[in-house]
Amino acid sequence: MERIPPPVVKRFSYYLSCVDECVEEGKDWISSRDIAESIGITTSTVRYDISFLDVDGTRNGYRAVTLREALSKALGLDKGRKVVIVGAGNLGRALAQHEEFEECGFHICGIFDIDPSLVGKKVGRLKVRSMKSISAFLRKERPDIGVIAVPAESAQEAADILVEHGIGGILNMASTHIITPPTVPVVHARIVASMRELSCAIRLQRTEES
Amino acid sequence: MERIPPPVVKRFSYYLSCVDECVEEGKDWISSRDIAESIGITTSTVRYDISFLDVDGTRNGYRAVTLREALSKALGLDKGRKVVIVGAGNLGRALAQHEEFEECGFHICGIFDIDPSLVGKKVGRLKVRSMKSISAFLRKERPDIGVIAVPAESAQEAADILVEHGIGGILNMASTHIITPPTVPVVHARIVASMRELSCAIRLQRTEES
DNA sequence: TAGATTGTTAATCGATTAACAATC
DNA sequence: TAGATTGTTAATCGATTAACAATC
Repeated sequence: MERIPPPVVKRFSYYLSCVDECVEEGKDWISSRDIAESIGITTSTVRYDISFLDVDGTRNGYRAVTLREALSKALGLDKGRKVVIVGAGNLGRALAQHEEFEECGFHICGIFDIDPSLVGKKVGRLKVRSMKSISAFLRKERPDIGVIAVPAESAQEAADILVEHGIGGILNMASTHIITPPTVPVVHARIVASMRELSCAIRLQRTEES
Repeated sequence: MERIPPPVVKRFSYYLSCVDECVEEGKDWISSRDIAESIGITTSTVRYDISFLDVDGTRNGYRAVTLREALSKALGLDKGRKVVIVGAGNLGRALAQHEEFEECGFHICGIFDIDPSLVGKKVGRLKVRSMKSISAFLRKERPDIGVIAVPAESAQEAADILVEHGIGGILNMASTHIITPPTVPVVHARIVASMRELSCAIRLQRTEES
């Protein structure tokens, strides 16, 4: 399959959510216009993006289930993904219980923490495990994705352990930058950065108003 | 102040984290190279970005405290930001207790939920308030940013209430797209989308390997 | 001074979009 | 058929970067 430009991959994810909704509503067909309007982009962009998929449109638009399947496959979601969470603090526990993950095919298979007082605690259907046991766990379970939800100062260390045991990719919820070999993709969630972006936009908005 | 391109604003946030660290370490000077290496971009980009600020570099680079102040001001963080959280589920409660927010100047002033069984519960130093009281609260406290941490199906409704009471901007943690007037900026956190991006990157990586 | 770093711009690169022929 | 929508490409737009003179 052809290399897909990063911005297209990002949008695929939004398209998938949009198409999912349409399928649930029982719509058989979905047009570039439907998608474009629901995410606020142009129909050109939608058609350009979909041209990366092996999908044929008709005068009615695209067949919803076909498009959903193609998007899902392009995103590597056709066989489900196993996820492990490192860090059982507030954020780690919240993510472990985030129902949307399961709904979207991300199966959380374990949550770990270094703090002995958290080990053994129930988090949803899981129990917090000790970091001492993570190596054996990773070797056995071979999760695809590791979510880092530890304090900034331990984030790189957590990433190193995951990489060492062949993790496929990392979602970094910590605010620090982490480094991995080029074969291990990382996505930085950057919640604080999002808040700062907002703050900047608000500032500009308010200086414009006055 | 000149309009700053969105990708530059994003990077400003990373620069600020990086410069913050340097200041804490007691470094007086920081060069475009220091910043570039720590986030993995080119020195050209860093210098181009900094040219949007009112900061002068020297042969030693930039004075760390000056740069920090300029970045902070550009991001509208110079006077702190009041934040309200809508939704006291797992994610909302985790965010309310996320210490990093306070450290970065985001002051959480209230958390709300519609579920009576959650109202009154302690979340860190706050108590969950009823959605019935949010209007009065917003009128009185006038927070800058609203964080939406409710289920997807209620996200738009929550946004509407915030907008109606003059919120400055919205961080949407729900997975659905929300619509606001052009004067109210929204940043979508899109955690599921991040996981899907990773999934796609992993798929490409693995097809390359084999 | 010599050396390091900035500030700036032209060139490059990549993403988005308008436009319209092709299609069903 | 007539009408709606796709698929495609050339044009546009915007972001990144290399290069180097200016600076301290």
